[in-house]
Amino acid sequence: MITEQLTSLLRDAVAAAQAAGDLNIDGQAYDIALDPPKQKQFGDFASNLALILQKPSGLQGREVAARIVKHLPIGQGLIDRVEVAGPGFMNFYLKPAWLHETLARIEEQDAAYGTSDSRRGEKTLIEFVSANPTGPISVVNGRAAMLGDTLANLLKTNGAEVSKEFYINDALNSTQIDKLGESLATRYLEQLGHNIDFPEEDGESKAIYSGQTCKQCGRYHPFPEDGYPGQYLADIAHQIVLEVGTNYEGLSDVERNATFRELAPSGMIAQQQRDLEAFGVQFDTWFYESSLYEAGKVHAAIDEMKARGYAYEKEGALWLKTTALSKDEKDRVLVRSTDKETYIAADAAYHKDKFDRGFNRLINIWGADHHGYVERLKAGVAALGYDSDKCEMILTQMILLVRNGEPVRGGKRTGNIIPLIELIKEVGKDAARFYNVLNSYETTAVFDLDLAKKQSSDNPVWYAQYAHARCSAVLRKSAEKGVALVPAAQVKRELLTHEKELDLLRKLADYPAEVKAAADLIAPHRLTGYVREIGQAMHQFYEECPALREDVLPDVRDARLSLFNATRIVVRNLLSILGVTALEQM
RNA sequence: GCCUCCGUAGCUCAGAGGAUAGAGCAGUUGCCUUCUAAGCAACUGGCCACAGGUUCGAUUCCUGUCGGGGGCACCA
Repeated sequence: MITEQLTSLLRDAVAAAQAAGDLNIDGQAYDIALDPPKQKQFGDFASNLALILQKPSGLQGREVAARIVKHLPIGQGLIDRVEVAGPGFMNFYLKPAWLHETLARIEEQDAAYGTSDSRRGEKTLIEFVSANPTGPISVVNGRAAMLGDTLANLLKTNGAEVSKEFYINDALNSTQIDKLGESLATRYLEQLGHNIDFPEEDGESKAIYSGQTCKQCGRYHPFPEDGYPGQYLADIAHQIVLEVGTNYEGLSDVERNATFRELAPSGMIAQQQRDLEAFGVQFDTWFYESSLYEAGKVHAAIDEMKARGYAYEKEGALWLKTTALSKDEKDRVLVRSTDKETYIAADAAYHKDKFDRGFNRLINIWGADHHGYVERLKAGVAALGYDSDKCEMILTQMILLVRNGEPVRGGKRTGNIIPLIELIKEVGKDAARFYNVLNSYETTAVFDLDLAKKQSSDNPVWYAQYAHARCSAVLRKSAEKGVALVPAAQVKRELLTHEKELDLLRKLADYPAEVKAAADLIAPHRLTGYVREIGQAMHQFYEECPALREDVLPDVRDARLSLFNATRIVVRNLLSILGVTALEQM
């Protein structure tokens, strides 16, 4: 990459300056930063190296810069000129040839343009969403789903081996599953035409029943108090009716509830799976918590913690010394006085299992409400002898849902959640995905449902897709006119001298660095901003540099078409990381 | 009380310790007989919450204050 070449030239220049006695930095170690400056008047790349070396050299920044510049190979090869500016920035102006080379490289590498092997050897497991099997995937889960999926793509693009995993809490506290089963059983009866008595809330979270019996069978079917009243269970019940008809209608309430307690979680999981696929997210593994218990791994983990001296008995329970192993503020219960293990035991065993499967980097994406749990899990991992630094927790901040300017209150138990699938149906997969990665996960975002549903140009995903479609349109038009696309390697690239052409080329040249930065900083949202910048540069180029007009010389035309093609490739590659469709036409 | 994230334009948000703090939306105004106007151009809009500190340099890092979100279980 270009920055690597410049970095090495700079390093050589510093060494040469020292050897020549121009610069004495006293053996000080230094990093070389090279960035495209915000203002293009400051050149193609700028370095603050001289400012950093002020202190060790005892010289003013501008003086340091001048002495380094003296030893740079200016005029030969890459560098056209270097200007010392401000307090001592070195601004590099490169020969246009390097930009023109980029054009050929993009076309040659095609789908591989922007990939790197900087993360080769990493085996990463990203666990995300992991919603309890008691409700549908919600809009709030969507943010984690998008972050995890895009991050996986980014890491893969940089050469890592990545696996995506969904952890199913199917060994939940049994009353939750009981309620789920009862709720589903009642919905089943409702599907068969029975009258259900749904309680009303009186504002003090007290359920009030009307007591009406069923007109069909004369029995009384109350919807369970603290059940799951969401419409999604009715959908699953409908599905069950299609499969088994009235087979469960005649059972006693107790038998029926037991039957549906078995059916409910798998029905829920299947629905979650469908919704996530509609969102374009496919997991490599759906990992069942229960499988850990079945394989005896939870008990084995607890024994191991005991053997290592990190677990102790107190007040009839078994405690983990989380305070000794992490920054946790108090020790946590591992096994309750009732002999039932807590989730910490299961999760520690789960993460041991991840390591044992050969992964050397674990990333967990959780909602910010889990933040108090970070240190506990790290303690659990450490108590089993693993490096807890290899286990990273990413906490996505909440999304505040707003509808008609009013915050939408949610919660699985109320059934008032907004299912992700609803959003997908209304705005489409692409907009739903793009919206969810529009800003940093560290920010509590306001998600305006009305705006997201609006299919208009306010929607930023359209701008990105339009950029691709416009490039495609020009290329399509040229093909219709019988103009063949000349390979970029053969085109007269040096004819691309217009300011807008060079601006666009600079943007395209930044792409590999942007992809790497987005991966390194776990910041996929950078790509949504960056694709807008490419789009902007492309539209400006389009406005000012016609390719297919009669008065354009064939060589210029071919070079411009080549630039459209390169832009198309970069935008397509970027959208593919985001999992957003690159449209041929709007 | 403790932990954590946030506070940047009217609104939603970017800003990897650098030079004159940026986008989109909203508002005002131009540009389609011309490769897609889902576009482009111009204008308007800021004590980067506040106070200290570190630094050649702080919107960015540290401390504190104020304001907002989210957590602080033998629930997950």
